[in-house]
Amino acid sequence: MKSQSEIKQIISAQGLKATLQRIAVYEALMNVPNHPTVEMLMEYIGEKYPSIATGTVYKTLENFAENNLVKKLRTENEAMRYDVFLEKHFHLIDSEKEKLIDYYDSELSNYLENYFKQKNIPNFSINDIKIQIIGKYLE
Amino acid sequence: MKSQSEIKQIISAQGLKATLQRIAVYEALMNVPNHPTVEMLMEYIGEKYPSIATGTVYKTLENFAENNLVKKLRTENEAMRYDVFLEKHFHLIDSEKEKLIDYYDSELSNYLENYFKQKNIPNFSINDIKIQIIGKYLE
DNA sequence: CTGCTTGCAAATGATTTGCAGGAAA
DNA sequence: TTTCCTGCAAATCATTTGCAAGCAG
Repeated sequence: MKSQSEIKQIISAQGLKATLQRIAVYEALMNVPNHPTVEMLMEYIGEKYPSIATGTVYKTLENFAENNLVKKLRTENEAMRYDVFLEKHFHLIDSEKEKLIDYYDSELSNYLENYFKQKNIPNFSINDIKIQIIGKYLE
Repeated sequence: MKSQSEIKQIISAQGLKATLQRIAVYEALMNVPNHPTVEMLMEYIGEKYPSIATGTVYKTLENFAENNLVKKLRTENEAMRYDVFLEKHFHLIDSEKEKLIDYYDSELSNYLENYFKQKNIPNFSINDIKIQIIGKYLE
């Protein structure tokens, strides 16, 4: 994980003020597993910093997303989730069990990268490819 | 497109009662372009059937989704969207311009199908693969 | 200092729910 | 007839907003 001062740097590097609240949100993002929702983050943050407001956490996360510190992701039925681990990966989703699991597959990542390097989609320039593999998580 | 009686059959085939409301929703799904939201569907439906309630449309769409008559999809910032065209395809998304464009690519579909036929993901059985290609729509 | 941030509480907007009455099969 | 479906209106829940006060740079 990252130290407090590393987090400060990460935030400052984006031209954002490294406030207590932002550091707390970043910490929570790293420590709450499984692509937390705002609710999950608030639970974690509330233990250490009970005075940080929910609205602030929403604003902070929007802010982080705009500055590429987190990725937002959402499934069909749930609230928005946030992912602070930016290494390329995909997601396995079981809606029934409400599971959302990271799926790292560099072979597939590389294939797709090459595929779209060659195959040009008219009138569209690609920033990112999100893959959600929908199915059943077997106990 | 499909006739009224074809729609009736499609709905009945899932064991659902072919009510006026459901037919109207299915019609709207076929005729409102670009993966409509409930709001867009209501606009279309309201012209012909002003008495159909919004709640009914929500329930109908949930119902259709459970019975594989539509797919639900949602992007980061928007309301739920519904897709009644079930042929395999992916989506190009430009969040800034709020564009969501169908992307048909059978080469990619086939590759992925074979890829996951061989590559077994432990503890997970795949039903569907959703790909969202995020980027900028030019022009 | 000064402008970016925060806390708070109210507002919004999409979606869900409960229930009494209605209509397909 | 009987079960499934609908309309309505209220409720819920995630998220956004406005604004006065606070704090990082």
